[in-house]
Amino acid sequence: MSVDGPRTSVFTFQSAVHSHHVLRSLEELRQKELLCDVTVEVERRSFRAHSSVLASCSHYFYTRLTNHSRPNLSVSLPDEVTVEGFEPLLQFAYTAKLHFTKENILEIHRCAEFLGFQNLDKACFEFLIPKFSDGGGTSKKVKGKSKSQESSKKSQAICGPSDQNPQTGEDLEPQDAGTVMQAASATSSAESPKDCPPISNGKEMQLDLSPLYARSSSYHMGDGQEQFCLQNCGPQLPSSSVVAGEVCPFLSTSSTSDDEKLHSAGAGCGGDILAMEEQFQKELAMEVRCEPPTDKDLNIASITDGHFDQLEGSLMPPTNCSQLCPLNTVESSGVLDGISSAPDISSIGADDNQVFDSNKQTFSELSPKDGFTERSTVEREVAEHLAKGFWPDLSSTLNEPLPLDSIDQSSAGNGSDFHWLKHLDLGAAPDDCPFLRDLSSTDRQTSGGHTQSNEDTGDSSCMSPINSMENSECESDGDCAQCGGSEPVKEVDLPFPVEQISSMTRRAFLQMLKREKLTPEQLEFVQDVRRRSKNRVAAQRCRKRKLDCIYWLEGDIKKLRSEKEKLLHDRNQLKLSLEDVRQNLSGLCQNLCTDTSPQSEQLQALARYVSSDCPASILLTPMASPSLAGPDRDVPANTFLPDPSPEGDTVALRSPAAFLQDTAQSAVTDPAP
DNA sequence: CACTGCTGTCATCGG
DNA sequence: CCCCGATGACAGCAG
Repeated sequence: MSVDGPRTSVFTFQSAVHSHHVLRSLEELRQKELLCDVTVEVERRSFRAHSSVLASCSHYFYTRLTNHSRPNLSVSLPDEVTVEGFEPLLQFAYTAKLHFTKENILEIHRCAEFLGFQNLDKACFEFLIPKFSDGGGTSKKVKGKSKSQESSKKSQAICGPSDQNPQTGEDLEPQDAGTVMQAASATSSAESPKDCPPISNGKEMQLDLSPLYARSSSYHMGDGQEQFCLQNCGPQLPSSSVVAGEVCPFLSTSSTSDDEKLHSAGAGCGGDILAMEEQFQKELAMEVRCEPPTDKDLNIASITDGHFDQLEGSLMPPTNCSQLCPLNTVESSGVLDGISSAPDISSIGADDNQVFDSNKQTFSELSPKDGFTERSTVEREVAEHLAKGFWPDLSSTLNEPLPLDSIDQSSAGNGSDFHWLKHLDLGAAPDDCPFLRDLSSTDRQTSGGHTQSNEDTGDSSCMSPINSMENSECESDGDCAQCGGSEPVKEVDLPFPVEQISSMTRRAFLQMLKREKLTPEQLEFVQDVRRRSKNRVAAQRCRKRKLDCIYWLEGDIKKLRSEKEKLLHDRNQLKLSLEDVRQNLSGLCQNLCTDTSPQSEQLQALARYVSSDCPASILLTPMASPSLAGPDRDVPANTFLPDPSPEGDTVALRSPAAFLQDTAQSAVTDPAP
């Protein structure tokens, strides 16, 4: 989807899920053996696959398959490749997920090397295999290092030979088939070995190098100089290395499978191998301790030299939004540089962990000018508009005043640039967005008392941000007409989000009313809100129907008009041909009149006929009329006249030629007196 | 400042 | 009788 922006700005929508869907469809096709054009034989086992997929993932297949154009070719792999090693690789080719165990990792590695599997970087194996073979890790080393040291060492660990792979004595021997590794990496995983991220806590390890989530769903603005990335919930830094692994929770919610959800949650990873390694050890350590990771644990591995390693969702404390949130990446810090200082956001997790502290640090490393404070208002508006396209509910909140009345003035400038994002956070259907939902809940839990409404009510744990939103809307605009008579809005605090009121079914609504002991005032407010909300939606539907109706009616009008024109054209054509026929008949008649006796009544009738307006193609005439077909008349065998009916008054269709011939014959054989 | 389009709300009707 | 959706009418707002 591209729309022309003002001036030279070009906006491009890039789907975050398209490539994922494509790959998933390919996998489905493979499972159904549809459109498979190659059979790979490994150790007498056959695997059907798509040559294009294989060729795109494997250098070996590329060279072998691109030299053959015939369909349904069969590729027999040499003995070096085993089923044990090939099958996970094939799976990887179609799912971007590599399932492996301690037992088969070596075999997979060997086969991957032989087949030249791209995206499965050597370094990943260099990292993984030692983990399985002799355990150990580098966390202790790494932890003690500064960021810059980490960076330099990391590059060595990544790019250097395997003997440099730092290992410590820490026993990291994973439990046999006891670890699940779910990791996400950026697109750059294909090119960069440092995007091999890592998390484990289950039986089988799954290394997810999906490039599918890698590409941000983004609006590229201004001939590529600036990007507005919805996946980052906001514009990206033009200068930032856009880590494609960042996935917008908005768009990734379309994923359905657990794997995908995990992926979505963890896709904000621009992993690096050290952080990966470190995290790996933490995972194992946590397993040993049989306790959930502390926020500190999570955080240390999360931010490493400009990259962010995302833990598997299952490991996260459910309310720890920061772990879910791709906005915590350094790459997206520019997006939040203004927000980070806003109490509602920055306070997330501030009570009990250091996640945001760390982020603040990284945020501060980016000056506002690196962000998009210089973004033109036009571009912002377009961005907002595009965002609204994805999240229509947003529209209702975009123009509302900020719900936060205590925004740090020092960051007000930046914050204003993200006002729409704040609305996203707090006003626009948080349930639609896992991140926002968590943000909201976390916000409620951790920043209680920061918002005015919370201060007023003292019910911070229950007060919905949407409530406060609504309140602020009215508070900031006391004579707001839309609030109309519902002044109680100011006073009513509800133990549930107002948004729920209109979205829930009636039964659930009643149950909730029953469950929550509401005051009459609250009850009235809630019912009023629900009624208005429903009516609002109904009005929108109604108007849309109207517009659709108008649209279809216009289409019908166009169609009917063209039909009318066609019919008029046909009519004109018929008129012209009728004229031709008349002229021909007239000529014939003239000839007959000169050659025979013109006194015949039949000829006069013919002349009248020719000059009449009767349709030329047909003629209704009484058959076997004594005047036209006398009993003594000799009708030629090839006459157009049908056999005379015995009844004598049959009406039949006769062509003008038949009529003419008949009349002429009659005139010759039976001259008029 | 008038006009227009959009949107929310209210009143009403019918299922 | 109540609820709900549809719809006309009206008002406010923004461009």
